[in-house]
Amino acid sequence: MPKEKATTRKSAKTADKSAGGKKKKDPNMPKRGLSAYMFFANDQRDKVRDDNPGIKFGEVGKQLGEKWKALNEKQKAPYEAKAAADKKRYEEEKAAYTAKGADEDEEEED
DNA sequence: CCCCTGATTGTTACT
DNA sequence: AGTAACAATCAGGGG
Repeated sequence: MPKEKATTRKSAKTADKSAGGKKKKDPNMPKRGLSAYMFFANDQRDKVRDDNPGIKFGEVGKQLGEKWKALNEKQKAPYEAKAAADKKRYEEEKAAYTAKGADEDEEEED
């Protein structure tokens, strides 16, 4: 199993060990679909802020985090469902990307 | 064939 | 505009 690390993917990236940056970002790389957490945050963000009026983002994020884990599979179900729906969206982009985006030129009708 | 790592998404608030 | 913890998730490369 992967070692859960406080990876700040951005800037500091998750490189603390010999990771070796390979992976190349393709030109038409479709942005992955959102995660269940994204949808969860979208719904709870308002609730959490209402429960913790005036709290900063840091608190909200942590609250959301532990609450998210507190949810049962059925609670996450609707969020995962949306995530899956978005993922499907991504699949389409990815398919198109892997299909021709490989070298095909992008023609944008202006 | 299997594991891991990097990259990406969205929230809000601050700088 | 970018970054900060929070969690998820995928795709590809390397062993």
